Amino acid sequence: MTTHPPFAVAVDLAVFTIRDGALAVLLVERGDPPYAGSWALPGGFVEPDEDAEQAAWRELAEETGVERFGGHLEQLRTYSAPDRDPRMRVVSVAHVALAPDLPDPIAGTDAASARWWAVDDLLGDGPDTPTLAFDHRTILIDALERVRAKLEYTTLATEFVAEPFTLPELRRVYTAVWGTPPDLGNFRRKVLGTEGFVVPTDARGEASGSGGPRALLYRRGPASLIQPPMVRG
Amino acid sequence: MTTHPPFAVAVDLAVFTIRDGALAVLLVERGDPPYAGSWALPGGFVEPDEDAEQAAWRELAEETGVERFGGHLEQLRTYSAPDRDPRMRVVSVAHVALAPDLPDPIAGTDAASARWWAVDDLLGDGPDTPTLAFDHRTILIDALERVRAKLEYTTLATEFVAEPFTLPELRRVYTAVWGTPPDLGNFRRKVLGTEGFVVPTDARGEASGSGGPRALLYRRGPASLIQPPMVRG
DNA sequence: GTAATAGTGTCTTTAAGACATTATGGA
DNA sequence: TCCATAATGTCTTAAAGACACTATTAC
Repeated sequence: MTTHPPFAVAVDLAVFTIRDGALAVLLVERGDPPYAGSWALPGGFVEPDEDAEQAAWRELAEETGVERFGGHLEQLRTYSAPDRDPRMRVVSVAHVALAPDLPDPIAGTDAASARWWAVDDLLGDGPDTPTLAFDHRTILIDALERVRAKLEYTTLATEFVAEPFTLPELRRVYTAVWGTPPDLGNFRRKVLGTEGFVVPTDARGEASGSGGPRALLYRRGPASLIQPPMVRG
Repeated sequence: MTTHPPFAVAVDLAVFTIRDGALAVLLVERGDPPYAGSWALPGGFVEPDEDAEQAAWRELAEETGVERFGGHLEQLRTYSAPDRDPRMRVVSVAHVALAPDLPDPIAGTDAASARWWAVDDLLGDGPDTPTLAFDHRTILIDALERVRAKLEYTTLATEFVAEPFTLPELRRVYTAVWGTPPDLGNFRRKVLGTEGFVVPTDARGEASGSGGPRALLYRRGPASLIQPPMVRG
């Protein structure tokens, strides 16, 4: 006879943005055991009347304090090691979200505090590198690889910038996520040559701090795939 | 206060193989309600001491009757709509498996019977098209798209053939999965030009039924990615 | 002016598309 | 010998890589 032992089902979120030219992820500091004082990905339990994606959207609004979150959210994968939570059997459906630079987050009810962390400061192995709670380091690594891969063959990079945006801004997204700047001319050729990636406006942005021409402003186009893909340097 | 209502956690499997030159998937006929008499993806509940992947491997062995399953298995995504199972709240972590042509399956304990179905016979909309149980049609469509996409940028096609294999056999895998044959010469150039995709042996296979030269035999190489990808016709 | 950044142009190289051609073996 | 199929070769086209160059604005 088949058994179906009870599990708790949670969602965890890797919310990425670009801060100061670097890829950053939202973490919350845990107030209660286990891992009290450690940093963790925001998340929470799935309620009886919602699916995992709805739970992820709800947690995203709660943790970031943003009512109408404009960005992108997708399921990453499910983490189900029997001992991943020492309290009980918890299966977590992890999600990835992308957002343009958001205001500093308001701590949610569960979290002692919440802040953006530069991804590079989390994945090093120095003494200052914080240890993430549960299996969240693994989730973060998987989420990062998902975002890096998706910038190659989708137009998701535009979810990291607020409209309207300039091509240099968009290029800085790729630079931050991939760790190396795509060639300027080839990047422009690819973005402008991919129909529906961006649509031009006739306005120009502010000149950057140290002078130079004012870049043309664009909005997101209807295309979601880049074909053939943009390749990582 | 946070609640964590109990869920059942299951795995479902989309097991693909190539039968008679067509992509086929393993289905089981349900013996008990709900959906008694309908066809469903094989699957079962995750046990307290295993993670979802282990549960998937276990179910795969049980349902196919194959002890040492040689193929590939990976997580697809998690399906969690509150009403996806009318009996209770079940969250399913779906997996995709690829196998070389297997013997006809032995029915597992839960299934009245099990057989391979040509995918084309399941996804049409004719009167003979069976209705799949639960949300398994959605899972199957997602799984199929995963397999189609992965043949582009990974060497997974070799998981559909038994070693040693010929390049025409491998090409028939692409033909079956993509629905259209890749150009013969270009396909050979790509496979042989991708280091580590296949490694040659000095043996040749049987001549095909209607005569012709005997094709060289190959084994799987160490490479797992094809870069740049092979593109779908 | 100079420095910094936005934007354009071009030559080279890589790899795919679209074939034609040759080779092998059974009926 | 004829047919089917394995294998190779080649010309064309698409797109990326690697630059050099021009244009605009703050200081």
